[in-house]
Amino acid sequence: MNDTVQKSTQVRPRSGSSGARSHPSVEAEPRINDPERTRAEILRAAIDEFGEKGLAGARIDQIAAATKTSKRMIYYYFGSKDGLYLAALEQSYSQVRDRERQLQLDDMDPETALRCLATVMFDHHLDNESYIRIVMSENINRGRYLAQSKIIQQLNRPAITLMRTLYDRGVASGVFRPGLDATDIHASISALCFFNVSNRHTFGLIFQQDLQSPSYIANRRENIVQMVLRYVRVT
Amino acid sequence: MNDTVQKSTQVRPRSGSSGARSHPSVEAEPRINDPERTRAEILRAAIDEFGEKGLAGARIDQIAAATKTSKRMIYYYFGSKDGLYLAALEQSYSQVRDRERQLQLDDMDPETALRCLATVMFDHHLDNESYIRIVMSENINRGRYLAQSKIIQQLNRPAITLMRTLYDRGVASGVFRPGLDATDIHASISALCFFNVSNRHTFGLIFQQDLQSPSYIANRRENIVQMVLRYVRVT
DNA sequence: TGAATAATGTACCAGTTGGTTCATTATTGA
DNA sequence: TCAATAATGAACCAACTGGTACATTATTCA
Repeated sequence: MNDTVQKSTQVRPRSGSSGARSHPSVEAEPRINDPERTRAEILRAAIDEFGEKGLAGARIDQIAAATKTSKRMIYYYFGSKDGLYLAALEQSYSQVRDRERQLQLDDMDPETALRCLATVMFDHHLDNESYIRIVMSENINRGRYLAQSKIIQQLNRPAITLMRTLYDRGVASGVFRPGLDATDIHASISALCFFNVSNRHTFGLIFQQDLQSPSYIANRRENIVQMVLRYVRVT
Repeated sequence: MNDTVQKSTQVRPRSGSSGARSHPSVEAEPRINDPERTRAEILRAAIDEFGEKGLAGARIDQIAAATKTSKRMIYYYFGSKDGLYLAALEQSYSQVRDRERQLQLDDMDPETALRCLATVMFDHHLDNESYIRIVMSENINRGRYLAQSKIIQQLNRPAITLMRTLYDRGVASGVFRPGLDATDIHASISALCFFNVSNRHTFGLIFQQDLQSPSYIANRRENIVQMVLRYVRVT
């Protein structure tokens, strides 16, 4: 039936270095099944595309084109555009929280620790624009998809625990004023750091500043740290 | 009630080529041209739809359906989906700044004025979700459309002027510490107020709070005010 | 080894949607 | 008054896009 069949490839390419699969232009190498890698690659491309365009603007064909596999595989592994979007969303949160968990604040005195935490969160947001963008996009969706996630609360609880421990230590040692709420402090830091990236385009345009210049960033970071410290300090 | 009958519609020979569509000769009420109203109505519907779904997710047909006119009119007045989007964007900013300009802060002492300003901005953001959403959407677009606006800087300059005047007064009277930047203070207030609405869905979901409950709102508002005041105050 | 199953590629389709074409009616100004 | 122009409506279309049918190859395991 099909005489354009391409077989008899006895050329056995090693699967040694980084196995970059080339497209079967003339003579096809034997296919190597690697479901883990395929899945991961799709997810990575999806985070980029959804972050770039949002759920509605993202194109499945585009995501497929950014991988070495095909659109077919996206539906094979994730079922639908929505399914892929939710997976990308969870993966985004997961990555960010992973890095956050590596902080070791318990050795520092509370004020230093808080300064450190705020600084890290600031830089963290700067370095994870695609996370920021996909979260924005999910808020455009009114959290419809995140609400379907079973793991999202688990994923984020440590962030609050961290803050509460730190804050309590500060209160105990008399440098932080009592009566504040850890989640609230976390919200404030998040807001300041998130906005700095999420709204950089409109804000920069309106007030004619380059929010990406090193000097602006350094300034803004220190101002945010000050704002947080002054908020919790006694006096 | 309808005596302005349509005059006898005689058969019109389709001029020239084929495929001429003719109107049914049923009697209709005479059309009333009202370009201003049509334009305004389209714009209002567009802000809703773009705010709800973002640029990519919004549907021209949907916008048309939400008006008394037709899709044809959208293209007649705004040329394209993009054109309509930009118009909606400008209109959104315009409405918000209009309301902001009505503040009279010069009569208050600086600290009271700043407290008042932050409070108003907080409530303001709460009350203008569709503005928030369309700004979010525009940041997803990386400010591509806002950059085409000629009027947007003019529109927003007063916000900074207001802040600078207020801050300078505070410094002069010794209650605010010197060396701060008015735009930066404005950025912080914006960030805190914006995030509170823009990210309410994801944040609420993750930390299992209802960011829309009156008690949360009252608390959050006061915390933000405190944060701002403590940031600028001397000591 | 050799079915059974998992993984993958190709071509295609049907519904949606931004945008247009053709035609008509209201309004205006000289 | 009456042509010129502005405003409007309805049907239509071509391209795009999420999703599939069908076919094929790799992998696993009894």
